Amino acid sequence: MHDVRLSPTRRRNTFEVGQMTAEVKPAALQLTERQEARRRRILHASARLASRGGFDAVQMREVAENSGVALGTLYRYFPSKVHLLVATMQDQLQHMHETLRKRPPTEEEPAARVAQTLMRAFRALQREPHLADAMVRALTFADRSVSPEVDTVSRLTTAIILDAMGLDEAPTAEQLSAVRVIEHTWHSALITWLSGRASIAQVKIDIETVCRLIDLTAPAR
Amino acid sequence: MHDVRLSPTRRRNTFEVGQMTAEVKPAALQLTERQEARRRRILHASARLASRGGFDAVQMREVAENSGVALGTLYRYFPSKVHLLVATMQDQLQHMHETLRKRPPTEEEPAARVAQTLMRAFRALQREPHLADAMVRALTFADRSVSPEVDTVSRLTTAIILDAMGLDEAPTAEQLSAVRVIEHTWHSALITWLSGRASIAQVKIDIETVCRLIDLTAPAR
DNA sequence: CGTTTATCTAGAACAAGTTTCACTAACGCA
DNA sequence: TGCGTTAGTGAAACTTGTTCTAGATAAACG
Repeated sequence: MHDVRLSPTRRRNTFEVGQMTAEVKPAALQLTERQEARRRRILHASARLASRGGFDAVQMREVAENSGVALGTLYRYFPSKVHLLVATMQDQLQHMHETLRKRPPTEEEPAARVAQTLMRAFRALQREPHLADAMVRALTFADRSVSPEVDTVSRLTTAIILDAMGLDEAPTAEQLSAVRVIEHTWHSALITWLSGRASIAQVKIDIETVCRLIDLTAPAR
Repeated sequence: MHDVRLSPTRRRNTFEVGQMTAEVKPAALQLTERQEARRRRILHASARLASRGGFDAVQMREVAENSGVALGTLYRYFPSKVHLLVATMQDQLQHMHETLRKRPPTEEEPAARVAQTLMRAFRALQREPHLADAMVRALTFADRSVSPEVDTVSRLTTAIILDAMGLDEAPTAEQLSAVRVIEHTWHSALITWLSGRASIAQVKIDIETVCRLIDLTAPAR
């Protein structure tokens, strides 16, 4: 009777305040094996379609069909197309994080290390521009109903950057702000590249420029 | 026989390369008085609806109706909802630029001046959060077909920032990159605020953080 | 096991962006 | 001024995201 969703949030942009959803979401509410498999099939289909033709090519009916699941079921797992694509991004980011972890940046200085890491990530995205397009567009188009998921993506990105910095101690508030700014720049630069308004060279320069903030916010020693 | 649009571009995301649209677009191909009036009515209706309920509330049929124009005509003026909203943003930005020009920042240092200006702009947007939502979402969601228009918005923003800096001479390449990064941060921070993932205080800090790049890239004197 | 309840499926229905068409009004110009 | 061309109108059609419903399956649980 309850119509509880597998995925935690609702849709539609409203500007209500607060709401403080204090439910103690168990991170990934227990799924049966078949359900986990379904979820993976869906994400896989989503990524595959996205790789082909970007955001527009990820059509919910197609995703459902390609992953052998009814449309209603797809919506039970991911309550909107944006949710689906953001989840896809989460998935991809996790991979990337692992990959990057295996080959940590070679540079010495934190700023250079971060720039190097981001450019590496950037080159990875270049290999699947359509997929990148779909994910990033979904990410920035996401409204409040997707906040928790977008936040997860943001935390993952932050983790990647902090990893790259290779700090000895916990980051200061200032450094965290610098990291946020780097993240902003990263997303936005990606978008300008994806929409053909900036060259790769320009993205590189912007990344390097923003990474200078890291030196600037390094605690005095 | 020709079905030339009033607004210069087509829709739909394709990933064709280059294309270098070298057409010498006459900036705003001559419109008759009635046409100019229609255009204004449309933009006005768009902004009004956006102020009410953000991106979702701007429905093409409604815009058409509210501006006393047939749906097909609306599409002749603005080939998609995103085009319409980006044009709306252009319009609003122009106002803002003029307003800001009238009261230039009071701070001394370029970095502080820019931060002050952006926070002023930010407070203006706060007064119409729904409108801001609609415009910014459209802007970042825009695909290649909207590039020229998005570019115009970007140039306007750049102009505002450069104005705020109050330079004596032309900006260096380094400074331009810093400005681009500031712009990235500005958009992205706006989005995180609009989707409720960052507080106003946080946006302020991030803006101030990124503005430090201005000092960093100031030419040695 | 049998029953109860939550999930899944198939497919129709709905909403809003976009396109199309047949027609009329306005414009530009010889 | 008359006429060919472009722009605008109204309404229907089409597309794709989203919702809903009824019935079939699978899970949970006594």
